[in-house]
Amino acid sequence: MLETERHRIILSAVQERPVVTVADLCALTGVSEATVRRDIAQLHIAKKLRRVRGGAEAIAPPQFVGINARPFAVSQAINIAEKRAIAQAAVDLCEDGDAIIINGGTTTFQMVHPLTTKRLQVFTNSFPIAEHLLKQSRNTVMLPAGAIYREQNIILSPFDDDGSNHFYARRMFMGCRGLGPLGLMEGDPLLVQAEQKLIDQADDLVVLADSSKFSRRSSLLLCPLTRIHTVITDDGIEDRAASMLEAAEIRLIVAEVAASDRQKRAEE
Amino acid sequence: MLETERHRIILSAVQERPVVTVADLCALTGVSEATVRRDIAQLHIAKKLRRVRGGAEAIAPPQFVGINARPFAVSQAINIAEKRAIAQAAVDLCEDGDAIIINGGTTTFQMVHPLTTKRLQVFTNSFPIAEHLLKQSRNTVMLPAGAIYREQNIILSPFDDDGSNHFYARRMFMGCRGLGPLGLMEGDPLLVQAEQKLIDQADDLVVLADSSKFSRRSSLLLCPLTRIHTVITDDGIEDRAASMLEAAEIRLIVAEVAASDRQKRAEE
DNA sequence: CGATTATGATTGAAATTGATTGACTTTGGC
DNA sequence: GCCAAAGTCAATCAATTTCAATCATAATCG
Repeated sequence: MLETERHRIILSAVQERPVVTVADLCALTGVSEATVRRDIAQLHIAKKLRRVRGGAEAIAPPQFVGINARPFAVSQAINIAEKRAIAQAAVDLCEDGDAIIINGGTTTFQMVHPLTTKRLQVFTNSFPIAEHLLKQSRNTVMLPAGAIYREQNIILSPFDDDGSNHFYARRMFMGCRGLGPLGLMEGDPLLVQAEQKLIDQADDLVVLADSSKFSRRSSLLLCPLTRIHTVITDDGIEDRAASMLEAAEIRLIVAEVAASDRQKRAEE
Repeated sequence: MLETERHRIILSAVQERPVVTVADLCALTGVSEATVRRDIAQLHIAKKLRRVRGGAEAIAPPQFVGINARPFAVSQAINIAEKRAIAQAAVDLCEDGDAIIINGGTTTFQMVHPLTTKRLQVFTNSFPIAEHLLKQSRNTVMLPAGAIYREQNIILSPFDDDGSNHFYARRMFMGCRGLGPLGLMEGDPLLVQAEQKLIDQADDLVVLADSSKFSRRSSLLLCPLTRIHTVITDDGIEDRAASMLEAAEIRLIVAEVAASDRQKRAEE
């Protein structure tokens, strides 16, 4: 990992939320605390961020859309370490030049940090993801037409023909509300609409689902398991859930949660 | 392998991704590290890329969007008082509930401030306008499909059928590069494309043009004067320009520049 | 053919990184 | 308010990586 890459990731993380801890940045960059501290000190001198005890904060208050919005913020906080590890594993699947689709959601949003060091074509219906990638990375960003829904933070057109169907990608990344034998469940009808629009624009459907998602159910079935190509989850997944995916011939990727974060989680 | 050949490969690699390591470039070019380093040093001096420890990166770091972006920022500063007054007059034409289209540009961007207190349906191809309205107002925000162009800060689809044609509005607001007898002139081909897409989606075309625009010309003609319904300008407009608009039966609104700002302008 | 230039290898210098240590700060309980 | 515990930080050092300088060889040019 080059120094400039780390700096990009750190700045990206600092923009996302009011403060980031040194441990957060270690997990995000994969380097030691000492290096993160040195980087923060450098960026502080360069006035790219403000150094505070325990971590760093953005130099300017202007925040991204939705991160401060209530519904986004609360689910943002839970299982953050797992989501980060899963998102990292998702980005690891991509190579520079790839065209991908990222569906809106708090898990998929975590992909923006590792994405800052990539150069992809990203099609997303998530306004915060688009905004972040636009400001913090050199990726090409493409959007569907539609109205921006504030609560869900997604762009959704009321029309079937909204131009998004011109964009095809190798992979589509999406989160979900729950993942069971019936298939992929979603909680919000609006999200179902948005996801169904995109789901046929990609060859492989990659689902990002932390291990808690396997025990959650919902009333809205988005698609059957057979449509899913890959599931990325954390190492808290139970054997039963793994067997279910295996039976459906779904590729399973288990992301390792960073040790520092794991400890933190165990203590809580 | 010729030197110029290597340089081409190196530059291309740097453009493709945010950073490349020396090892990457060795593999790509098949030459030794020493040569790659020498090449990077050369290109660094020639300002074709930036040399960083471990490799090289593109010379222009991720361009930031919005009012801080360079190309945006410079034109943002000039005639700011006039632009504000014009934008205010433009927003005064709107009533809560109206559906309007706002084309991207620095003059039209000034509309976001008076718009914060309104409740309109705003369709815009400008990412900064959408972002601002989303964060600072309760207006409904709608976007066309397409890629986000960083320099122009607009969203533009490469396809004719991009879903934006589902949105119709009473008025479309746009800026311009120049306004002459031939019609409305624009400076950037990309802007022409974006504007031509929208121009037929509204009944009335309202052009925001500060008085300096009447003496500017450009090579790209966007539409004839007859298509324009209203022009909003500042009180620096000359009689000759006003007569031209009158002859074309265009409604002319002259926005009063606030006294305090006028003074500021005089001082400069 | 000689001279100039480009290339690759070698080597020592310099910078970066991660771990360790001890000092300092904050937090929570009493 | 005081103390202990945990957390945070700066300084240091060793290991690694990266860089620059040098030199020998190969290629190019006049």
